[in-house]
Amino acid sequence: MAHQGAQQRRPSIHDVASHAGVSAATVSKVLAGVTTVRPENAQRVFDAVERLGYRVDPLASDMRRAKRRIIGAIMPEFESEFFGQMVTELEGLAEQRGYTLVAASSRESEAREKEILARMHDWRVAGVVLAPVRNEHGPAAAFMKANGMTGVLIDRVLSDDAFDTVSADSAAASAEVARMLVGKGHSHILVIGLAEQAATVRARLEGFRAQALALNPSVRIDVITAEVSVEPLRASLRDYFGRGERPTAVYSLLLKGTLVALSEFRRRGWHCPNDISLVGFDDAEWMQVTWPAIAAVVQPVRRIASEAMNLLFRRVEGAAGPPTARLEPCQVLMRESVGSPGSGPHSGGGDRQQPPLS
Amino acid sequence: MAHQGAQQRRPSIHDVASHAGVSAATVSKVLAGVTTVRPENAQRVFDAVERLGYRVDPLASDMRRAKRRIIGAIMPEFESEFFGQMVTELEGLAEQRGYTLVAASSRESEAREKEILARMHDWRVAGVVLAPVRNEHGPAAAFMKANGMTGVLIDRVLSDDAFDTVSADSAAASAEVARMLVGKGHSHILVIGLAEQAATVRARLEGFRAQALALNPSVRIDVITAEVSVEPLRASLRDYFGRGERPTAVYSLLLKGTLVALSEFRRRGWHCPNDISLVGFDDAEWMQVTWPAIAAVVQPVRRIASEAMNLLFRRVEGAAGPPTARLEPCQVLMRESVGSPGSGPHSGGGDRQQPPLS
DNA sequence: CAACTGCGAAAAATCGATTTACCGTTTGGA
DNA sequence: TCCAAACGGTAAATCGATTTTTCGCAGTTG
Repeated sequence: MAHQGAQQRRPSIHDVASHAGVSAATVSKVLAGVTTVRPENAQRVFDAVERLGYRVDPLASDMRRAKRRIIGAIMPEFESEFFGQMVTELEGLAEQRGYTLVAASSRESEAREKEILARMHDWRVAGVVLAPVRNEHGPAAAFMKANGMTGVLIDRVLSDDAFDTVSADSAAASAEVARMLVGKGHSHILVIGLAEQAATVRARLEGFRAQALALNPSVRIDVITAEVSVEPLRASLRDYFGRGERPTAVYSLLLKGTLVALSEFRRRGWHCPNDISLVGFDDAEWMQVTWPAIAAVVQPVRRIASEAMNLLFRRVEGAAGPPTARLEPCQVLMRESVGSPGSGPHSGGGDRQQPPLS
Repeated sequence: MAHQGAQQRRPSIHDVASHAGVSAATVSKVLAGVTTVRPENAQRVFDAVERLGYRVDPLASDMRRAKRRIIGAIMPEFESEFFGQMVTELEGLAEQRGYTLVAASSRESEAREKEILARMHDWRVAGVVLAPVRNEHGPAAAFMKANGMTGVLIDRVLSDDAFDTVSADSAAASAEVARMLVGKGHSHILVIGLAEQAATVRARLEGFRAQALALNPSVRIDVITAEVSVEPLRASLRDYFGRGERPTAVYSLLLKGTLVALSEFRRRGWHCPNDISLVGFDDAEWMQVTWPAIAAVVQPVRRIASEAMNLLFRRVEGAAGPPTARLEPCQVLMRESVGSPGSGPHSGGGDRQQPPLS
């Protein structure tokens, strides 16, 4: 803190008015760009603004309007690259339109999600971008509906009867993963996920299963899911492998699952892709620098963010009409963690792929 | 958007007042817990609040006070685990005190940092937690000083003559890394970093160098830094290895450097820890599930956050006195990426460590 | 019986903007 | 010549709270 009290009160619009010798209303008009002000008066206002270093107080300016120039963003967490990028994008887009983004983390709790939403309602935000913890049918969306709030649902949603939704096309991406794995000859595949996020996880699972079975009706697909946290998932996975199950590939429906799978592999001394292949939903920066690089589904963060903001502002500006449900295409990055079953030396040395020196 | 217009105007304090048959001032007092209100009137106010579902408008409530119950947080980015966790922590701590946290990303730009700060000043935030892009001497801190803002500087800072600072004890942690590496017998170590973040990077470098030389005066320490982005760092590193330099260990002073080092290792087909050892500043979730697990310095995020908030609110409440500079201790996690030089099979197979099955 | 003391509550001022209503002057057309 | 519209601007209302001031009514005191 600057302990020498440079705390001079900030100049208000009235200070500018008296310095310029006009009324506050005139100052307001000049700054709003109204043209029915005499040029000399406008100039004096600009001079006074300059001299005093005046800046509009956005909160005071918002007091009168029903919707303030604030957009709320509620994410399940901030720690992952995906939501971090999402917040960064949303912030920039809101800013471009002269709005401030207020982001909050629901910390994967539906109760907290609703509380945050209530607080944002108190703030009279113009709109909310909600990435629900679970899906579009949670208490938060119900609250928004009940209070006539404007909002867009993203990520863990499919479609809704009240709000526009934007999410990655999980089903299509999963189908592509299925094509890759089955195409490489995998016929026993384990899929892992967390079931709470019903909306997307189910889409991913079904998209994968349908495509895999279409390509090879005799493919065996095992599924392990846990309800809330990853630890039960880890336990189930450990138990599954402990029973002697040996799928040739694992498809993780979410980032945390990919981490769990990797740590279980290393616990057992299995190596990708020789002992088992791995593909995960959600990409991360580290996945391309590890040994092996991890194949992943990349979500179109920027497109989801910009599409969500477009839809949101359309509604903020009063657009009516039935809600739309958007699915943005993903990119599947094939990397070294995927191989053909039984092609590499099994559980032994010499497993490294040595890329040529440039 | 709920297209059936459930947009009923929210009840104001006057609605509550008229429903309760008292004045708005009385309602305000009751809700503020003033005791000089007749119990029966207080009860009628509570009833009206309940019936109408009234909640205070925090913005209107803040209008009269000079400092609003808002805390600003400015981070260089949101994409990394470190800053993601930091924002999550800060948000919770602000909330506990009845404040709203407004977070913004400077996107590693000092110009943007200052703009955001100006906007937060417009908002009349009570205080700011600033994680500067570079160090405590940037334009943002100067702006805060010039405008008498209350704030705390964190992370990439050492100490300041105007603001309290809180950061990880980079020097001590680096010294411990030096003890580990030199203790394992490494005598040619490469340190990589980005020089722009002068404050912490220099502390880390000097802490490391001093300790390493104290333990082994003949140790060779090479340093590669780049100015702004990681790509020049990657180029320099590539060039360095290309010249035939073969340190036995690399210490990266920041997370992005760790990624660059890893990707260069894999480009050349080198393997940790047999071909080269690696330690990085900043831990990440994935580092313990890769092969090998990456040794890292863990920053005490929670402690930094809570200490910063404590100091900040002390100043917000008017505490005077000279600024304090806090250093919070780090934890160094030794993992498989660090070995003794020349102990493993060099550049060959069989490099995996197989942990026993439980 | 007038003046004084308290108490509880209402009225009014305040915060910093925007917006509406209104008021003189010009200017224009009929 | 006279009324009306256009112009340029100001005072006041407004937004939703908090805080200060005032007020009315009891009950005491001199």
